[in-house]
Amino acid sequence: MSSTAAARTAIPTVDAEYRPTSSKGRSSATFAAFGSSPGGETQPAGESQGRAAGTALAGQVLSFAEGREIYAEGDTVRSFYKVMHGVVRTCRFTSDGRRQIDGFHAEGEIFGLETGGEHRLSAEAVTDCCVVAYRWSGLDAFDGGEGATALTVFGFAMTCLKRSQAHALLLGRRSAAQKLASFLLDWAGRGTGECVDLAMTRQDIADYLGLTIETVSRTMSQFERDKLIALPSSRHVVLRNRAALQDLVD
Amino acid sequence: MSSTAAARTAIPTVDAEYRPTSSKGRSSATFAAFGSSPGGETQPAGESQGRAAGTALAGQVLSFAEGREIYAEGDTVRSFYKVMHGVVRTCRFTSDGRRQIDGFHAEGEIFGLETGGEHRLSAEAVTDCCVVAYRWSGLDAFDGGEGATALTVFGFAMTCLKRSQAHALLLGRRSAAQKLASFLLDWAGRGTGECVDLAMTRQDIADYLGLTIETVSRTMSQFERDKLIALPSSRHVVLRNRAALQDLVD
DNA sequence: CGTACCTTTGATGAAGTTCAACGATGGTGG
DNA sequence: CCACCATCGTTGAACTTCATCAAAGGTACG
Repeated sequence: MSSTAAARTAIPTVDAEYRPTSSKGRSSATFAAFGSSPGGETQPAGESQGRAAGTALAGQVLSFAEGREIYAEGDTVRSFYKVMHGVVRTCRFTSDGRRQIDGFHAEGEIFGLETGGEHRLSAEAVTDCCVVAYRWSGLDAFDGGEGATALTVFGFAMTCLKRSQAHALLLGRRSAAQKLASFLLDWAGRGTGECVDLAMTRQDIADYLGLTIETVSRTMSQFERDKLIALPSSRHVVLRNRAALQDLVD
Repeated sequence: MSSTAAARTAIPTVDAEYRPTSSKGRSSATFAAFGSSPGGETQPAGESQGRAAGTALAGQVLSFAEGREIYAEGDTVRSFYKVMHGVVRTCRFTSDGRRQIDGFHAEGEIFGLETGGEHRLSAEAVTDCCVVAYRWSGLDAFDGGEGATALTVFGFAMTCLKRSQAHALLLGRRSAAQKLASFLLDWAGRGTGECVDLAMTRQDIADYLGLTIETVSRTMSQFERDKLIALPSSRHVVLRNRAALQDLVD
């Protein structure tokens, strides 16, 4: 982004192989505390994540200059990352050129934790920074019989995370029409065909999308006038022009 | 919420002990697919989560009538849940009485997956519904030596999820001043003392908070006029009245 | 048939965006 | 060293969108 930064470091630099204390003893202790009482983890995020250093996780240290891309939207997910120092942002770009930042990540924080093949966000260095990349392929974390349940629960967490991130991106600087279109398409996706049965009230929808009940109602009526949807009853929506709704969202 | 619903079922009903096929064979297969390529999970969320039924997870089936509370904000986290049928919402209430809905959860979806002792959200039945509660205390998922790394990575995911949910709640229907106050307090928390060194540009902040660069700048100036902060330089913020900023947020 | 809640619609106002211009800062090159 | 340039940040004025206030249909249920 800045020519200054480019002059300092052109390409991510591999600084070192990062393999901290791989003592099983400490790992077990960590495990026990976490596993027996998942509710017991009350320390701040930074410290919690800092515990990674106490496990068998090994990673590669990389440096990035300010403004450099760490990975791009659409890249294959090979690693997740921890910030050693500096600040990283994860973001997405909308078709109208706007940028939505999912989060800033400071020292000790994890980012890029995604499943599903491709990164749905890109990551960039806000300042010159140093990160550790932990490769998924090197992880034998979920091997062994007992790992199956852990894996399942981990999958749940990742799905919840994906949904939450999508929701946050939806709420940031999008019009009422975009929010509602996105909401309808989402629920159309859960059901079958073009009919959407809304289980919730307008108030629920409003509170979910960060709008008022009046705006939801007005926007819904506008969609109907524009022949994007039909409204046989207030809770029953028929998508008449899914493509147009999709265009609103992208 | 509706007296109708209350008449049908007053109190969550324990329907059954839910223990599906606990065949290790199928569990292992699930594990292998997931563990060897975390990026390989491309099926829709519903199906992915549906696989829970193939693991050793056991849970208790509960029924709730429309409008009933499944758990409240502040309750001790003892379980996480899967929707069998119906729709559930997870939400928070702000001090001014507004409600922010974190998400709707339909059949097959997981909710209430939290760590940290207390639920930060409450969960309510949008429709009459049926959920399975999986108790953390019964989980031996993270036992065994190999589980330590899994546990660590799981902890990362939960921390990311917590942050993402907080971000989504911040973006829904809050004023520019509230968003910015929350942002500054967050960064003040990461550093020490009352001085916040912002690593990012106004544009970055705007894209994170769902505002424009002009609004961020104007709000920052207003804070300075109101003696909430001092601005020795544009990237250097000194919190002069942390309590007042905190009041804005709550 | 009446009550309560949900939904829709209209009128008005405030908050934030957009467009535009100007000031500050830092790095570059003469 | 200073002038120049690019980027970042601030401020002002007009405009848009959405929230707020108010009131009137609809629907379900007792």
